[in-house]
Amino acid sequence: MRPAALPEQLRIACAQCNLVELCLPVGLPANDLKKLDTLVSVRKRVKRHQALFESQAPFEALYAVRLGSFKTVLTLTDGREQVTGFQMTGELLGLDGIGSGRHAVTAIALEDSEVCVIEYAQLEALAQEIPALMTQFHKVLSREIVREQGVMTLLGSMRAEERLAAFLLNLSQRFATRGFSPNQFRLRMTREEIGSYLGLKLETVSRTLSAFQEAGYLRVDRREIALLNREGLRQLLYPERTDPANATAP
Amino acid sequence: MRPAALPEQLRIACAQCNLVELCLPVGLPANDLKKLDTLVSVRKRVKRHQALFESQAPFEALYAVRLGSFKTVLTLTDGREQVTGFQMTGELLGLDGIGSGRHAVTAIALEDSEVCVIEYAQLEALAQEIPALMTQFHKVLSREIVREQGVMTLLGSMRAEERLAAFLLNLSQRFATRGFSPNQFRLRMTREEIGSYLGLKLETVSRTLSAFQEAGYLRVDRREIALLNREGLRQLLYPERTDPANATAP
DNA sequence: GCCGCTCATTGAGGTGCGTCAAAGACAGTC
DNA sequence: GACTGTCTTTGACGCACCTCAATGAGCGGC
Repeated sequence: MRPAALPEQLRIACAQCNLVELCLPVGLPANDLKKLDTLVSVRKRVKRHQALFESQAPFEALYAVRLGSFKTVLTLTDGREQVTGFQMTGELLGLDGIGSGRHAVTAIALEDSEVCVIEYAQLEALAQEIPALMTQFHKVLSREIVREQGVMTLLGSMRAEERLAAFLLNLSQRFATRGFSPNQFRLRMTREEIGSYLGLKLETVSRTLSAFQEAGYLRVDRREIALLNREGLRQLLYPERTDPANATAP
Repeated sequence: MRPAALPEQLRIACAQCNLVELCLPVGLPANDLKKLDTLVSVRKRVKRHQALFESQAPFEALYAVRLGSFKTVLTLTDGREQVTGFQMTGELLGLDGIGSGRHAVTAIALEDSEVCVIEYAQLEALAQEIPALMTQFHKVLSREIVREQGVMTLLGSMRAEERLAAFLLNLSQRFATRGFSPNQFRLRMTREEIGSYLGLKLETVSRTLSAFQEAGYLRVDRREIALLNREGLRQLLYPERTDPANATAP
């Protein structure tokens, strides 16, 4: 992803990092904000395909994506992999390690990336000191829980078409939040990674994208996506319901 | 579930509730423990099939299951439902509401149940006061994230047999933790609810259970389950791997 | 006691997606 | 510029699970 095309408002709030989730809504006084800036002052670069942290490794820090993007992967004993999420600018990585002191997933950079290192011990200490930060952190954790519930629903009760439509609309919205066009963007991940995330095989992802293009919902050229009919995609997810009052008329 | 057959240790730590997750590992001094007891002093009864809270309702409190069990359900606009979890004694409900101030899921009692009401504002205040409580709460939230990642893996890359085996072994372990037999227990939920949780249809759940019985892994009589060969079930999940060193020999 | 309801089991047949296979397109490397 | 490896597309076929359907078992109500 190109360097911060963030709205002015966000850039001020997150001068040092792109830690949108933690900084933005807190509205801290200058003094506390300075402490927060210190908290996220350490940077780390991660090259494409390199691991930021590995599953089972001791948990010591959270990471805020400053530049670039990541995937988190859970690997089964027999080698099968499940992508549990994609993280882009301003999103947090490492929340899975808090509970057990070890990371549950492996985080891998999808492109050359840069993160802010947030020492967890420091975050805990600061959260103790700044109530608003603690509250905000709880919200971040809870939202991750809700996001995953959404994915569970996707995996458990949606068809391939619906899964992919939901995925594309979600990506679109996240790009928009970051000041990019919601209708034209470049996928950072392969078909296989998308498939793993959505519980599909790469061939099915490819075929479904082709079908969407066929239907005029979008244009797809390798990783480049242009959404032509977002409403159409939304209707796949939230189908027109015939009014039950009419349907049940005698 | 019958009243607390919890180990002595737990019963002391959680005299007022069965709030294992929050109380147990904290090891609080008597003074703080008293405050915690106050926090969870309000009870609420919920009858079978009744909702403890509904999706979209304002979020005000967490709930610790004191007696009985619940399911959490996410409903799509077209009526399809996804069960996102089952909660038994000592587990927390309502974490999904923190992020947005509204509940994301509906919680429904699987049997006549009783919960401790934990006013969230009070919890936040107390967490600010007692660092160990805050730390522990973060762990609880993180573990829920990791649990859901496990379910995502289940839904995304496992076959029906594996999903059900994982589910049964997980239940078994949770019963064991609570002082019940890990090999003999009664399901609190219907085949349909299990299926919804595992992304399967009720017929598939029923058939797979029958197949497990046929294979000698367990006996099943309505809701009653007797595990006869847990190792066998585990092998379904973690298959014997031929040593790659041997397999790749020239 | 009988009745009505919910829940579970089992079978037969259909299908959405996985599997296997082949070929093409691009990016990086020397 | 040719080469090599990674990624993508597309087709043909098969299977795991879904769908539809019928039967039966338990359980509360009157």
